[in-house]
Amino acid sequence: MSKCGRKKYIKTNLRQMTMETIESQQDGSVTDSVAESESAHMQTQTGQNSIPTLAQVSIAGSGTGRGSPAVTLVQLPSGQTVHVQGVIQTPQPSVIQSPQIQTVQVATIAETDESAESEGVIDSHKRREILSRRPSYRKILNELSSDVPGVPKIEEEKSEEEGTPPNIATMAVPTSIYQTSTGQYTATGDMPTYQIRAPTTALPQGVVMAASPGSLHSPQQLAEEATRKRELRLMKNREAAKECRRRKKEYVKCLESRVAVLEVQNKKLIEELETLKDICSPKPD
DNA sequence: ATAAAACAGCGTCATCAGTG
DNA sequence: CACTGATGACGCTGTTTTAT
Repeated sequence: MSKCGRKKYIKTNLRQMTMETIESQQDGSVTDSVAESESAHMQTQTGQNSIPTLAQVSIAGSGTGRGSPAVTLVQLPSGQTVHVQGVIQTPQPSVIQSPQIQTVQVATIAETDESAESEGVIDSHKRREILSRRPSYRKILNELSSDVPGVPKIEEEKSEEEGTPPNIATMAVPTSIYQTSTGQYTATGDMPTYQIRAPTTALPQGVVMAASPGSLHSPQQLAEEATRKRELRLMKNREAAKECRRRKKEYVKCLESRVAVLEVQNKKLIEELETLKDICSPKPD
């Protein structure tokens, strides 16, 4: 596989990797490499879930609110009930709820797609179905933030871009837009610094938004207008892509921290179970 | 030291979904 | 329905890590 091809493979499977992380979380056995790298300092305990049932354990709703430790009722074999303050918490809305749904969708579509592959025909529409997007990261995290206090909320506007007008179209960019020879630009400081690629007519001296189609007469003017619109669209999309990637990174970080939290919870639960086992098991005399 | 692999980030295009 | 923002995919470049 070529370098680019490999990278494409990785990128294309980013969502799938996230799904695997999600499914692992639901199993309670988190072994995702991302989680390992993120919480390598933690002691991950897996493979200890095959513990024989010695007593009936039920979670008594303490009614103390979300996230507070519940009281675990342990029904001993003798019929005696023991109240144990446990670490079991009320189920929290998961970071991965929406993607979970998406997982089902993808899996289902992938199944149906096999027939299409057998026919050897995958049109672009089906491809889009397969690659159906998840809800936006902003939506996912904002929904979470309304439920879970610990989840950071994605700001509508970037904090570091405070002071810069969000609407690029109305931004006065008479001489601030430059492009490199490769069409790239560099951002320094709060305001991006662009470098001119070539002396094109793309963005004239300032983005003049007042040019109505009716005022354009010559084909050259129309072409200039089209070019100007294109450059404006590209510039907006550039910024949108940056913002989207930033949100995506934030989303992934959120998932990773969630994994870390769940690992800690899992470890505590395992320890608690061991403690309960000690309590319940008959002591040899 | 250096070539190759891996990774990160960017710009662009195509497409979807929400909105007026 | 046109417009616009969001996002996946792709190709590319630069940087870092790894193997020799």
